[in-house]
Amino acid sequence: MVRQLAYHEIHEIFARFQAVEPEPKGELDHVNAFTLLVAVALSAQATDAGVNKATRALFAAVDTPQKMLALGEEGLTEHIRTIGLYRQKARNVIRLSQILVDSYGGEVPSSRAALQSLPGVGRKTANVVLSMWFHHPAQAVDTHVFRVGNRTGIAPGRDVEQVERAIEDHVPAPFQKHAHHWLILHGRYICVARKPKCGICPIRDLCLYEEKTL
DNA sequence: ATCCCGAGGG
DNA sequence: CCCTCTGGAT
Repeated sequence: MVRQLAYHEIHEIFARFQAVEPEPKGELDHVNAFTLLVAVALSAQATDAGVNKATRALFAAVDTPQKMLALGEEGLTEHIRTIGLYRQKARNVIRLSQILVDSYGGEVPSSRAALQSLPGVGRKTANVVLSMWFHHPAQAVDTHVFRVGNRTGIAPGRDVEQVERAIEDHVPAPFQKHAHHWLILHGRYICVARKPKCGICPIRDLCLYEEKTL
């Protein structure tokens, strides 16, 4: 496993991320907590661009669990057919909407346990909603964060929870809030999975990737 | 560990 | 063609 970078190195890395993008936002379109939850649930193994294309028309008409139930599973399936895993996702979103109406007054719950009890909502999706909407200090570790954390030495770990903890323990407090989005953006546009663009990487001199592979 | 699944990129 | 994309449930 890659070694853990030192505190001052990680501080410098995030200072550079901040200089490039001072207020990083998620790139999943949404208009409220419910549509955020649905968009994140739909984004599993899919690109944000693909999800946004499908939810643009959907969220214009459907922005509450009640309206989602009125649309129905078949109607929802038509909207999201272009997204991977669409059958399971349609079924989960309809079941989830029913639970929100039945048990949470049509609102999105703000506790991790309640969120993760919803069908199709696991640790990662719950963390995104908790941090993005409810401003809780939760670190969502997805494929990008996991890859970048391990490659660079910012947050190495064998599994998601180890990487989560490494971020909590080693990313300086002032950068915690936006760490998730900075790591996502870095992973999406520079530290890409297949062929990382080290030639244009702003943190190349601090990263452990080439040291490890060469 | 495996399944679910389509779109886009290389 | 093959791989990857802000995973979750079994």
